Amino acid sequence: MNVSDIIERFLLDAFGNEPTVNFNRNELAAYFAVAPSQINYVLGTRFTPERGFVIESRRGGGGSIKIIRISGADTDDVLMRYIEETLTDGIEFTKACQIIDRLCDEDVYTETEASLIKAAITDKALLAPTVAKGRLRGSILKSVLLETLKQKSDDVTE
Amino acid sequence: MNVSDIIERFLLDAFGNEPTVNFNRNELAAYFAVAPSQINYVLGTRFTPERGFVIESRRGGGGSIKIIRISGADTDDVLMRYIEETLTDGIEFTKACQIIDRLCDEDVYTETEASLIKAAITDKALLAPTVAKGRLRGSILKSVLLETLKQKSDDVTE
DNA sequence: ATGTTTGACTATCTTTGACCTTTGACCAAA
DNA sequence: TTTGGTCAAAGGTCAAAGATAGTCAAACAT
Repeated sequence: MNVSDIIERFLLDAFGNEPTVNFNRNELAAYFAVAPSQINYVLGTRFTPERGFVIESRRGGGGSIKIIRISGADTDDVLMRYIEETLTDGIEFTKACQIIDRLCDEDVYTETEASLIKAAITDKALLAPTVAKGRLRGSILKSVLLETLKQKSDDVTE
Repeated sequence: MNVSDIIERFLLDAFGNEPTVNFNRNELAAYFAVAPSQINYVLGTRFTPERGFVIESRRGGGGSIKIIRISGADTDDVLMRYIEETLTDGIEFTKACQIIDRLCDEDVYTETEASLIKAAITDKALLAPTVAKGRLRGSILKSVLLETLKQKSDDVTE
């Protein structure tokens, strides 16, 4: 078994029943006697959105890394599928609106939230060459959907 | 947790129900055993106009620093002013967050809405050359704030 | 081939210290 | 009593050093 797997196991154990794990990159790297960047490797290959995790971090003095586990209920699967789709090639405004409206129907978003998200991804707001807008919109929508997943499991903690 | 955060907490607690806090820079620095200029760092990064604070100070013998919490201002005016600002040159993610947090404090946004807006304008979500990100972010934020203004007027009308 | 491990380089946030400006107290000369 | 000088006691600024985390490509292992 390689070190990355061991670190993964260690972090998974560290969750216990909590929805998040906090740690210091350098400390953890020193504990396992590996390069600090290996921690990033473990996070990047094992604690991905696809596997149900979101990462937050802070640099500078007193910095730290937080792993948030996003729960795996039904609506979450739906969200995950949407995220996969938007990941690929970008998305048209109309299509994006359909996704948002759908989530609104499912009570994932309020009407206000839906309007705000749409406002953030209109063609007008996206100062970019036309060719790039689709991909940019996809990226923004993905970020928003991931945030939503995070909240659904993390709102108690913060 | 780092010292700047601790000092921030301390000062926030010091408000109590008063709208202002008064203190002596050197005394406060000595209390936390930090360089006096670190007090300025905390003020400059945490007690900003974006977060609804104004700083006043007096130099010379018996000098002091006063933090004033601005509240109850006409929210539409605040919104409009921010829109003008973001119009001009674009905006850093950190500053944008301060604005959003402020509006959250003023109950213009719920915490959920605030998080969603932030997610839409993180550096990560903004697939664009670094130089262009600030202006793109400004444009998106403007679009979102305008949508908010629109909703507020709709509410009154209906 | 593919996945792992490392280290050099980068980005960001914090902390400190050296140097600068402003103010009030005190005092002497007019 | 007024005027202006001197000085020490604040606070302000800014850039360097320190403390973290992120990225990426090369070396390594399987």
